[in-house]
Amino acid sequence: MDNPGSGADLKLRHVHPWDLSPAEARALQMRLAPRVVREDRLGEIRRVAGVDVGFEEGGRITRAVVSVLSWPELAPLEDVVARSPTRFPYVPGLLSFRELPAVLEALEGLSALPDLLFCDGQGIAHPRRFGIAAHLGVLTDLPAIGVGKTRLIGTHEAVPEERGAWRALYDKEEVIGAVLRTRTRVKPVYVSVGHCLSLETAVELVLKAAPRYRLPEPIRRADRLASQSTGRDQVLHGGVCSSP
DNA sequence: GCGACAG
DNA sequence: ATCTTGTCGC
Repeated sequence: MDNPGSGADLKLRHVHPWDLSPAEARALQMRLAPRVVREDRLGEIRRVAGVDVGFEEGGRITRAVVSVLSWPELAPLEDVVARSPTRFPYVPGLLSFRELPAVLEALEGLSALPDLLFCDGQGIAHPRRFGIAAHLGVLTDLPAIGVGKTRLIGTHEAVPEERGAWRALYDKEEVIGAVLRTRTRVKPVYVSVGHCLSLETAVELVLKAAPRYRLPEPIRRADRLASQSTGRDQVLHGGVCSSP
């Protein structure tokens, strides 16, 4: 009947409505934020996934991509693309309500769920400690890490230029994330807890996932399939969905 | 009241 | 995110 013979049956802990007003969305974030687990509760990591979203038709269509890679080799294993009408506008602090519906669809298309998620965006480095990586982690109950290219909130000291150097990201006196240099002399990324891991572990995993470029390999691949496919030229092998 | 503001 | 070309640097 439903997903006959395949699919990564997501058992969403507590499904919730997506068509909300900004005020209702903020209230929901405050209610779910306490469910984020900020300590290490990871099992063996064998497959990791990068999650990213792009837009088509001037934003009317949301295109979510989940790319699964082996760990720690980082070899491509599976890609799933999901496209659906965009229902929520971009509102700083409410990004997950705009992008997660499509992301969940893509996740459901996987042959098997990954052991860890690398999300393009913040985890708890968010006004209400519930950025997109935290939201996705809580809904799927999968370990998740937020990796933002720019800052949403928080302050921090200057980060040394060497790869591996990082400084805590603060909101008042609270540490909400890390500003990490993944490449020497290259702009740092904003790492924060998404779910089921500590900040220290998140930093360690991001460094291992980004051995050569600024962003973790899983995110780079998902990003390429989500955006670069519409604007720039795309020269890959596989078909439309699921293929390395 | 005036800025800041993930993707 | 997206609209958009070439250009400077390692």
